[in-house]
Amino acid sequence: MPSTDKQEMQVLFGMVSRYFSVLSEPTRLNILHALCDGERSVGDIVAATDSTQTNISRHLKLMYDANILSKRKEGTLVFYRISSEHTVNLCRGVCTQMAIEMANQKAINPKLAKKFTLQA
Amino acid sequence: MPSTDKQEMQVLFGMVSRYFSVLSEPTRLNILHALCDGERSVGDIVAATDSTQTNISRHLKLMYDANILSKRKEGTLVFYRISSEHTVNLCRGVCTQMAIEMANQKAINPKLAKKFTLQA
DNA sequence: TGGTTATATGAGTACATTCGCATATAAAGG
DNA sequence: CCTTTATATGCGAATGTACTCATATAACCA
Repeated sequence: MPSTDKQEMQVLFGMVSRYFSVLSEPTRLNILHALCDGERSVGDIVAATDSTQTNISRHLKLMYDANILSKRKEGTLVFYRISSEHTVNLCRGVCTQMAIEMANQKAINPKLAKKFTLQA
Repeated sequence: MPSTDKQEMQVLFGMVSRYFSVLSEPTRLNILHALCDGERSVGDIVAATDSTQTNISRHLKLMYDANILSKRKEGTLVFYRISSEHTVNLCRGVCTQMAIEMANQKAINPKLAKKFTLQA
């Protein structure tokens, strides 16, 4: 592999690691979970998660800046949505796999693993 | 969803976020890249990455503790490998997708995006 | 046993991240 | 205009993470 490719690989890994880091926080996974049926206002997301408005607002901005969420303003409300189905599928896949492993280790109820999907 | 499931969801999200956090570091993505053709000794991994032995050793331990890597001792050498193909496929998928997006934004050479795979 | 090579770890530093409180902006209605 | 409701942000505290230097362990060989 030419050295320019090696440099670009490092740029790529930097972007991929940044993407993963957005997904590496429980509150943000809760937000994705709240959004994977479709767009929701900030207030709705706050209600769906067990967190404060300040905190959710910060996480939403972080996810928006990382292009993982998009938003739309309507009057005083702001509706956020997941930008790409890739993200939904990715999280769903990892959660499903992890739920299976947890069930194998009896860490969680096997029924949850069986029926688990990100939007469930 | 019953409240026990909600609690278990939080446990699950905790584990998933921990998994993603392992993947959210460029040096660790380099390690995965070095390992996705098969097992390698610590020294080989150090040589394949641009990092120090101390640093790589720490990252290997972190990934091993998270069950993402497995290891095997042979004399004075320690060989690490990626525990599950799921991890390889996951990283490959995200890297491929990200490379496509980078190419669209002309951030990298389009040829790299086209031919990119994690082990390339 | 003593030296050499491979890998791991303790301690300290620098930097990043999360969160809460208070407050700022911004749109809507009286 | 002033108030109310929805959302965003500045700042400080607490915690977590990555890195380096020095040193420890452990296997091998002379």
